[in-house]
Amino acid sequence: MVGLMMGWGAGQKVWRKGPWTPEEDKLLTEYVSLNGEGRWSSVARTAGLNRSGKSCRLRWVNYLRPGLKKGHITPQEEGIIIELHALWGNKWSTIARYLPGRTDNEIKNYWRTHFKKKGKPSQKQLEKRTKTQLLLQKQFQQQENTTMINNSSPNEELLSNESTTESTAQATQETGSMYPPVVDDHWLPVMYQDLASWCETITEDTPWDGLWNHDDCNDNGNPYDQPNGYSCGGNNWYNEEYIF
DNA sequence: AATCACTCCAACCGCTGCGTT
DNA sequence: GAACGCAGCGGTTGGAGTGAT
Repeated sequence: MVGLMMGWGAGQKVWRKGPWTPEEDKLLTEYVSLNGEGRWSSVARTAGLNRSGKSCRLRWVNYLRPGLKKGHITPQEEGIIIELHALWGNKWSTIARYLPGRTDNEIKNYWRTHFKKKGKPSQKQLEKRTKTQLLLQKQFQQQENTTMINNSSPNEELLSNESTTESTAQATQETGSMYPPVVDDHWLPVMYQDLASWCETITEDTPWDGLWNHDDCNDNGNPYDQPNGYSCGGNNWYNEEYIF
């Protein structure tokens, strides 16, 4: 599969396309370990790769980069994705910063597969969705009552943010139901209950390492050495402040 | 066993933003 | 300020794998 690729200083050169071979991966890895990330357009010239800089960058970022997590998205990660998507919409790279080891591409793929359902849902799906919507509405009403008593509404604060309102509306449109999206409903009501307060604590500029440290859990998700204020879930340390 | 539907994943494409000249 | 090139981002596509019918 070879085609004409323009851009990134490519000129009329015909770049190789399609799946990467182990040899190409090795060349790219060696190049980056020697020269560091960046200057992708020069990779083709200096690394002996017949690939566009764009392709090289993508391969490195999404597959070869050290520290990438392989395997399924954990429920915790899923929760984070939903929360952050409600905040920022399809800003996958921004969301990815809060999921160490996960790439924007991975998150984007996951979202599309699980939450952006196409076409009409089946009768079963509709029934399940209705049930969960009722549950969520109930929880929402309960929270409204509580916040009215406290005379301050985190939800109002949250919704007063223009981008949040927009992205939530967008997400609602995409999923075809109220937000957060209804998939497996066992944990969503709990999360939704805490959405406002949790979202208040983070911003787009909040560094992910403020949320958790991902290097201190073993393969079973058990702690090597639990830091103060952190709990272990899946393969991550979670700052207890942010656990739903 | 065959077919279909769905999920997962890698990769490409086009667009945008930013820095440099 | 305009033009250009590079880097990054988000949308989309297509193939492989898998489970259900």
